[in-house]
Amino acid sequence: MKLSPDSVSSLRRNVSSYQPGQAILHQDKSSEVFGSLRSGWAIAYKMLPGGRRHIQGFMVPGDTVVLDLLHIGSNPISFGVSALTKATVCWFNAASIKRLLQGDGVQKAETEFWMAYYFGGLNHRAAMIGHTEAPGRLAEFILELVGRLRYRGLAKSDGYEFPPTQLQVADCLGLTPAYVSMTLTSLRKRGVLEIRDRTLRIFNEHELIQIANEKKQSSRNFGADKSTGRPSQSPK
Amino acid sequence: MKLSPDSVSSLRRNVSSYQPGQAILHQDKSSEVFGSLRSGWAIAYKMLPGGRRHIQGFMVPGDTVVLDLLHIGSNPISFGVSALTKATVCWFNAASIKRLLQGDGVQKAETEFWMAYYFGGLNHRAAMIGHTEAPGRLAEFILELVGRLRYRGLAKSDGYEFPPTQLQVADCLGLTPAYVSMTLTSLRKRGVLEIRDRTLRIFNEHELIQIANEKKQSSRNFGADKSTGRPSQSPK
DNA sequence: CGAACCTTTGATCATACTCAAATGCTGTGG
DNA sequence: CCACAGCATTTGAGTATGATCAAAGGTTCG
Repeated sequence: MKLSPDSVSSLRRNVSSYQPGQAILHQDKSSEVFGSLRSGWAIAYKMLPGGRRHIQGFMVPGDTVVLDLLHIGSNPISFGVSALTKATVCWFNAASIKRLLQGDGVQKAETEFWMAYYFGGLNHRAAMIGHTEAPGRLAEFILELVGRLRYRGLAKSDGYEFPPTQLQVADCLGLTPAYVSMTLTSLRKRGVLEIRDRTLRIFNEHELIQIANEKKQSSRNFGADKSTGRPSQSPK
Repeated sequence: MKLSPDSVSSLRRNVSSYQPGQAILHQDKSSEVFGSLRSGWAIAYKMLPGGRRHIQGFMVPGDTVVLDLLHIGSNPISFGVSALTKATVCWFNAASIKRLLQGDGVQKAETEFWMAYYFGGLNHRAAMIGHTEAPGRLAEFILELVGRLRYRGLAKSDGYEFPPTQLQVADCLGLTPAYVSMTLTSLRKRGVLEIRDRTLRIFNEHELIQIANEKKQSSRNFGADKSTGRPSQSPK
């Protein structure tokens, strides 16, 4: 979410730094503050009974840390957030942001867009995990991430920075690290993409999209195609 | 969501009826209205590229049809809603509900609770699909549904009404109908639960909870257990 | 320079899918 | 009321995707 300078200056805020692995927000606690990532990457994750970890998603500079917080009031959040790389977060007071959103400004439209994106993405992720096989999930994951990196202007000349480990990707997609490695190797051999030296390079985006849309053979068909509901354009 | 009578009377609203299978809201369109299910069941579903269908969840009488709508403004919704049984929906004007929520009334707390529940459930579903095996997903699904049915006061003397078909359950959990049948049969033989004559009966809830918490063997452990983040109590 | 972690690879195994056919249920028209 | 069509459920045999376990290289960092 971007905030225009004039409105931002009127908000109480402060910036904090985090080391890799450090907790930014704790699962099952409520929070009165609302933040956006200034620099670095973070992960939103959820601990499940039995010590399993599910990674909901990766946040890149510019992303909001907990969009949910704007609307769930004092209820505890269902996941935690921690720093993936060194990161800085700019914190705002949730109540004052909410007040700002009651008007009709740009902020309102922006927030509603990201809210819709966030919801849609959550839905989409759940759907893809259930309805596609490993290469499809991986392709889908990469495409969503890259879309966000592009929108944030974080494309490098030769690709994208990609700090997550394969273990983290595995925990995000519900796969084992070994299988993530195999799937990535296969994509590299097919000339689709490559992740090396913490850098992601896409060689054949068209094929990547094809792979993401491949259905599990198990899936029955229900009428005609529909779009994914994932907003692809930026908010105006 | 419940609305207290005094505030409700001041809202413009109308009630519509739907036949089984009829669309209530269309995927990828935006909506200005906000509804709650008066009677009958509905499903929220998402069409995926290739004609696959993902069912996000089942709505029971009392549930809000599109909680998202309150916060995503004029952006299109990422899923559709259609009637599972004969159903009636009470529609409100989204804008007027939002105005109501800017105060500090009971409605605000209720809505925030359900918002948190909705978010948490979405997260949880995505996590479970990736991190548990078929019996666990099924158990989790049943428990969440039954929790809602109980809260809505929809328990029957001998169990719960259960109109979904196994095909719909399969589309919700990312399984095939054949495998859902096998898993249900196995649960019935173990004396855990039974679905017969559109009625769900739970014989051993404790074991059902155990099954829901069984981790996939693949899952590595990360520190201690945490709760699921799924709110189990009703809003005060 | 060593320790800890991450990635890769290989052999084996099981969960869940495929395809197919049989059975049961429901509603509709003769 | 019965026959039938159309779904939904069940069962079985075979298969494959992705998991397990293990061990060997690579990185990174103190």
